[in-house]
Amino acid sequence: MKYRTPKGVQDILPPEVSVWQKIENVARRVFSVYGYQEIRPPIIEFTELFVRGIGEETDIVEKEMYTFQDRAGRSITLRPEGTASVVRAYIQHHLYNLPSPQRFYYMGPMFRYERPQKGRYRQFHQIGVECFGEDTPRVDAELMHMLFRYLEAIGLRDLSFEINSIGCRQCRPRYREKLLQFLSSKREQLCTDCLRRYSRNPLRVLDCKVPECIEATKGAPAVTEYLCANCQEHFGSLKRYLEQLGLTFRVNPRMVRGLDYYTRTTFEVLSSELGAQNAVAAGGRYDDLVEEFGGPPTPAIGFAVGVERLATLIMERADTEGPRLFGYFATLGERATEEAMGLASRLRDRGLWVEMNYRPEASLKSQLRKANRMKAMYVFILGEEEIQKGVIRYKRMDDGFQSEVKLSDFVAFITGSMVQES
RNA sequence: GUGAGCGUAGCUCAAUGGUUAGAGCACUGGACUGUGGCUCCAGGGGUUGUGGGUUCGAGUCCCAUCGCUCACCCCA
Repeated sequence: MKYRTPKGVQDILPPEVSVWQKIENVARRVFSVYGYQEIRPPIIEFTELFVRGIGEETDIVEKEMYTFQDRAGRSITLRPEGTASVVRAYIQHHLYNLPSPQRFYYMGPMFRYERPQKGRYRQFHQIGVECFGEDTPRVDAELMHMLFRYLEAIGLRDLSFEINSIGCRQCRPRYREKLLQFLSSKREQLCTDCLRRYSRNPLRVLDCKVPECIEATKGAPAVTEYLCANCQEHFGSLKRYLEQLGLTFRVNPRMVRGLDYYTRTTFEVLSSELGAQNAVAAGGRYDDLVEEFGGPPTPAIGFAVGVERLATLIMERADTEGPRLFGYFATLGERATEEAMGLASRLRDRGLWVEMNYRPEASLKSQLRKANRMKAMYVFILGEEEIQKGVIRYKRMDDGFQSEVKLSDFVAFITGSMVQES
C-alpha cells in the first residue's frame, strides 16, 4: 500500500462518526444550559504560549509538541491542549469586561508527539470547558456536576470520580518541602524514575506504580493536610456541595496532574474499561494563569474530555445506528433508468434518502440483493413492462409485500401513506 | 525514548522446514430468462509486510528493516 496515515493519527469512518456526532451534540445541549458558549480558537499558536502556560518542565512541552518554524521564522506549535488558547483569547479580546462568570466550551483536535497505545493518539480530540471569574467552590461543584450529567446523558455509567486539592501559591511550596523531607530518608527504596522525579517534580513520586515506591511512600504526608486555611475551606466546601448534589466521589490525595497551571481543585473521571489510559475526563482550577498571561487577576476552572475514549466506551455498547435508506430504484433498461433519475430527484426534494441503479443492464436479482444489503425499506421496480403500463412497482422489504401505482401518482403516494407508516 | 507481542486473500484465521499456500465471511455469477434474505454449486481474487541469510528446499528458522498492537513514561 502506497499511502497510510502517519503513526498515531486515524480516519474516523462513518459508523463511528455518528457516535462522535452524538458526543458533540449532547455536549452542546448540556453545556449550553449551564451558560457555556462555544469558542473556536485556532489550532496553531505561538510556541511560547504553551511553554509558559503548560510549564517548561512538563513532558508535554519538553518532548511532545509538534513545533515548527513558519516562513517568517517564528516558532509555531500545533496545540497540545485547549486551555492556554482560551485563556489567551479571553485576555486578547478583553472578555473580562463582560459580566462574570464568562463560560466557554470548545471541541477539536489536539496534537502530542507520543508513542500511541490504547486510548492515546498523536492527534486526539477534546471537548473542553473553561469558566472564568469566580473562585467559589460552588462553581467547582457546579462544573463537576455538569460533567457528570453530560457523561450520564451520553449513556455512561460506572465511572469513578476522583478529586484532590493541590493547594495554591501559598501552601504548595510548603507541602513540597515536607514531602522532600520525607522522601529523602527513603531514597534507596525508590525506583530510578522516582529518583529523577525526586529532584524535578516530587509530587509525581506519589503517583508511581512500582511496588517498592508504593511501599516507600506509604506514610508520606498528604497534600490535603498541608493546605492553607483558605484552600482547606475551599476544599471542604467543595466536598460538601458535591455531596449535596448527590455526586459520589473519592478523595485521592495522590492524584497529580501533568500540567503546571493547576491550583486547588483537581479531578479526574476514570473508567475501568479503558486499559492503561483510563481517564475519560480531567480538569481543575487554575487561579493564577490569566494573570500570568498578562490579564487581570482572574480565577478560573475547566476540564477536558477525551472524545476517542468516550467513543470507545460507547462503541462497546453497540447500537450505533445511522439513518436508514428509505428507497432503492431498481431499473431494467435505458428508459426506466432515465425515468428513475427524475423520480429519485423528486423524492430527495421531499427529504427522503433514496438511491438508484445506474446500470441499465444489471439483473433485477442483483439489484434486489444490493438493496437488501443497503437495508432499504422499499424497492421501487421500474422496467419496460411498467413503463408500457405507466406504473411503477413498489416492494416493502420487511415482509416482501408488493403492489403497483400509476407513475403519475407515485411521488404523492410515496410521500403520503408510505412515509407515515415507516 | 524503553520493552514485549504480532504481520498469510477485502475481513477473521489455517498450513510438522517438503507438490500448485487453504477455509469461513464478503464479492460476482448460476440453480431460479424480471424479484432480496435461507440453501446448494461455481468463479474472481495472494510479491505470505520488505530486504538479506541458512538450506537440496523457507509462509515456517536466523538477521535487519518497516508497520500494527499493548505496556512503561506521561496523559484526554
